[in-house]
Formats: sequence, C-alpha cells, structure tokens
Amino acid sequence: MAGPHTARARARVQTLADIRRVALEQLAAEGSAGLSLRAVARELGVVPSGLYRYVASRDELVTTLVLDAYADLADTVRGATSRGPRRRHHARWVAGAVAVRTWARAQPARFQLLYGSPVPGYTAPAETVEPATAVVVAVLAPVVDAVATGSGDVDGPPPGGTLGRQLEAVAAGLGIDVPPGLLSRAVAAWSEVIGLVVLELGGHFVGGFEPADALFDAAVRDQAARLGLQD
Amino acid sequence: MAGPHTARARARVQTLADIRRVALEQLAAEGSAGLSLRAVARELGVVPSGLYRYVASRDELVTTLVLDAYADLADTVRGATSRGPRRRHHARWVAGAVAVRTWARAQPARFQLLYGSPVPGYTAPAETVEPATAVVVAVLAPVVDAVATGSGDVDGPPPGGTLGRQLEAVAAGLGIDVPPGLLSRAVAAWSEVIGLVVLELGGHFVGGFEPADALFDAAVRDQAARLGLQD
DNA sequence: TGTACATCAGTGAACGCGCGTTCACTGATGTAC
DNA sequence: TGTACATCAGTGAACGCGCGTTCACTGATGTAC
Repeated sequence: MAGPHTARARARVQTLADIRRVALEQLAAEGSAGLSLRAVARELGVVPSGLYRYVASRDELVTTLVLDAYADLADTVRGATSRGPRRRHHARWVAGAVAVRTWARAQPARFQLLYGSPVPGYTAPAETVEPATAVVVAVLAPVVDAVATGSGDVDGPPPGGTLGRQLEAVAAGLGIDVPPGLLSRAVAAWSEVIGLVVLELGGHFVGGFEPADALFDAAVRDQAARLGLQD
Repeated sequence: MAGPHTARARARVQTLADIRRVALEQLAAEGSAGLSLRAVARELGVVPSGLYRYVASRDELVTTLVLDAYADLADTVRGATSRGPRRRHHARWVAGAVAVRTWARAQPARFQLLYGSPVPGYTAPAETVEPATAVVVAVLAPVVDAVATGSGDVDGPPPGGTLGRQLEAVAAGLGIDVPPGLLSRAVAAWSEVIGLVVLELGGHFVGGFEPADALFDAAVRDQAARLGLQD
C-alpha cells in the first residue's frame, strides 16, 4: 500500500486520526469553545502532554478541524450538484442548498465552527481562506454552468461603481465566468442560505417554522428562479 | 423624581447598571464565552461574591444582556423604519435592513449573542422569545404597511400545505396582516439580511467585498423590489 | 542474523492561570418606636 | 430628636473544578553496521 511501512509510522497515522475523530466528537457535544486538549486526551486514555507529539497547540488542532469541515462541506455540495443531468441548473442549485442545510443540521457544531461566532481566543489563519472559497465555488457551479450554456440571467442593469469592480475581481478570483449582475444576486442567495440555516440552528424558527423544510425549500426554489436557472 | 428615595436604593440601581455596562464591555472585548462574573467584579473593584447580591448567576446576567440586546436592536430598527414618509415602503425596508447591519458592525459581539453560535453552557430561557420576535416585527413593519395600503405583492401562487399553514400561524402570532406568499418572501429576505451580516462579521467577504456596503445595499434594494415595495 | 545506538511515543509531575458559587462575617444604612 | 433593632452591601476565605503547556523521564521501536 501507499501507507507508511514501519509499525510506528502506521500507529502515528492512526493516533492522529483518533485525535481528530475525538476532537470532532467533543466539538459536536460541547461546541467549539468546549473543545479542549485535556478532554481529548482523557477520551483517548492518554496523558495530556502526550498529545503534543501530534499537535503543536490547541489552535492548530482547531485549524485542522476547520480545514476538514470546509473540505467536507465542499465535497458534499459538489456531490449534490453533480448528481443528475448537468443542464438542470435549477434542480442542481436547489440540491446544493439543501445539501448545505442537511449537512449543517447533521453536525451543527461543525457548521458553527465555519459560519458561527468566532471561537474565543482563536483567529483563523490565512490558510483557511482557500478551502472556504471552495464551498462557494461548489454552490455556484450550477450558475456557472447555466451561464456557459447561455441561460441564467437576471433583470435590471449590471451593477457599476465599487460593487461592479468587486464583482469582477471576485469572479476572476474564483476563476468563474459569471456576469456581475448575476453574481451579485448569486452571492445574495448564498447569504440567504446561510442566514436560513443560522436562524434555524439558532432556534429562531421554533414555534413558527418547525420543521423549516418547507420554508427552506420554497426559499431556495425562489432563488433559483430569480437567478434565471431552469431545468 | 420617580427613582427610589433612600441612598441605598439609589446606589443599588447604580450598581446594577454598572454591572450591566461592564458586562457589555466584556462581551464586546472577549465575546460571549469570555464573559465572566469574576472579570466583571475585578473591573468594578469588588470581590466576586459581592455580585451575588445583584445577579442570581452568570446565566441570569447573560439572559438580561440578551433581552437588552433584542430590545435595543428592535428600537434601532423601529427608529430607522419610522423616519420619513410612512408610505415610502421601499425606502423604509432598506433603512431597516441597513440599521441592522450598522448596529451589528458597531457591536459584533452583541449581535453574535443573538444570532451567532449558542453560548456554551447557556440555553436561552423562554422569556427571550418574545423580545426576539419584536425585532422581526420591526423589520416587517414596512411590508405590513404596504399591505395595508394595497401595495406589496409577489408573483406566483400562494404557498399551500405545511408552509401555508405555518405562515398563517406566524402572521397570527405576530399580529400582522400579510398574505402567505408575501410573508414567505419577507422571511426569506430577513434571513438574507442575517446571512449577509453573519458572513461579513465572520470575515467571509474579506478579500472580495470589502467594504461590503455596496453589496449589502444592492441586496436589500433587490429584496424590497422583490417584495413589491415602492416609494 | 546480531548488536549498539538513535529515535520517539507516552508518562507523571508541575506551573500558573482561569472560573462559578457558598458561607460566615463586619459594618454601614435605614426604620420604627 | 434619639435610640434599638433590622436590613443588606460588600469582604475574605475556601471548595472543587477546568484549562494549555513545559519538562525531565522511561521504555519500546527502528536503523545502521
């Protein structure tokens, strides 16, 4: 196999994986602030200082969890938007948004790690930026494809001024070809998805939209329609 | 004055106000997880146990901060949407949304206390629900007024089934008269506002939409147009 | 294949810090006669 | 107005808990000859 060949090296890989698994469990159980190296060590039946053979610090561990979560979410969205016929842009947009919500509901602490309040005493290093954009790229894929096939459009004049320039820079940065007017609406729609999930996880829909399935569904179908996506 | 008449009672009111002020400062400086009674006591030059004459527990203090923040935000939004002519529904919606963003940027920790990740080890008591809805009511006021004057409308058939029933219940619960199809879109728009602010505060627009003023402005104008609000 | 040495996983104790909360107390302020 | 008593703000010590991180160490695993 491609794995390391000495028993020691194999054990090391295993232990590292165990640490991340337990850390994820702690995250799920206690939220990001409750994640502690001592608790992880306890769970693994190891003395706290032992972990420093594997992680440089608590922050470094948090960072790997962040990177992991972005990658997992991006994969999940990619999986959802790549099922079915490529030209069904409307359905693919909806599938991507639904995938985000499903993922978030299944592991709320992990979602909050990415989009919730900043973890106290932790500032995300620059290396988290690129994985974060991968999620956006995955969500926007149906829009990009719609543009490529000549559909996907919005009303109104394209934004000029500051916003116009920002949108062009963002499109270039993401390496996608979407006209400013459409991209602006797509970013707003993405924000709406995040907002809906944040409010749902925060319990703000309790007593009103519970379950929020129908509300979410209606909202994202509306978005797809607004973006001119068709099936 | 209407205040209490003994020096002791006046001092008590003052101390309580001081505690909340310092707690707010701690919140702003450290985030909700960093808010500790000991730190508040330290700042006030008082021994930690002394605070228990004024607050029953840390959680109770957090709850008052939550209630306070909801009330303040609702006031702010009301102030924004009630300036200018009442029938300028479009402008009032935009003003309300901008007020939310401005408030959030001025005191991010307070915003996160309401809409961010749950505070570890703290679960919001039922008494926070009503103040939370006051914010939504304030934001929706322009929509309600638009409906009352015969404007404010959306395309498409009204939602039926589960969502239709939920929307009717919500309208009744909020004591507002907004048709389901419009209310559904308004809730989605409100979610978008929250999502835009969450992403901005979370640094997700860094390197893309910085400042996010133009993006936010375009998004909320779009919302107002979508909701059929006019000036 | 056997042995000497190097590597490194994991231990255990400690440092210095933080937290919420309880409890018996002192002494100043307020109240009732 | 003066005095006896009750109220209550704030003290200081303590309990029991948590945390990240460092450091000198033992003993097993791996490597080179």
